[in-house]
Amino acid sequence: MSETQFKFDKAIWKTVSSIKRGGVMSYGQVARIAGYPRHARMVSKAMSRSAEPLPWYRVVKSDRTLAFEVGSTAYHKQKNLLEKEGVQFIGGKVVPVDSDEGKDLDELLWGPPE
DNA sequence: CCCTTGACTATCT
DNA sequence: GAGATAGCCAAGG
Repeated sequence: MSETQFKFDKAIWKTVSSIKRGGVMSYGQVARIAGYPRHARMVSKAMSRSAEPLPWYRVVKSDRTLAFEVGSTAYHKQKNLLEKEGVQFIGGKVVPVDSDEGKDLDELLWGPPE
């Protein structure tokens, strides 16, 4: 494994680990904060390569939907882990815990706007 | 070196 | 607002 790649991985891991419990971050955001703009696609690889357990499930797509195919095993696994941390799912999109307080009660009761 | 792939993103129809 | 299109960039065949 090259030196530059190790540096990249480390930066990604550090950034992912910094995501607060109950919060989420997009791939592009993680890449940017780690110091590697436009490397969104590489973030997934870096996480897969991680030896240490990482809160990979706190990383979602830019539109706040999960990156996996809906209905897939991985999709449900990630959804479970997030919900266990208090993250809600509305209309297939995640809603971080700190965001639901400002949310309209209507939407929570009536469900997702289709 | 060319081509394909992918846990992505932004923009246009 | 969903689907198509075009960028993006490292890896691997």
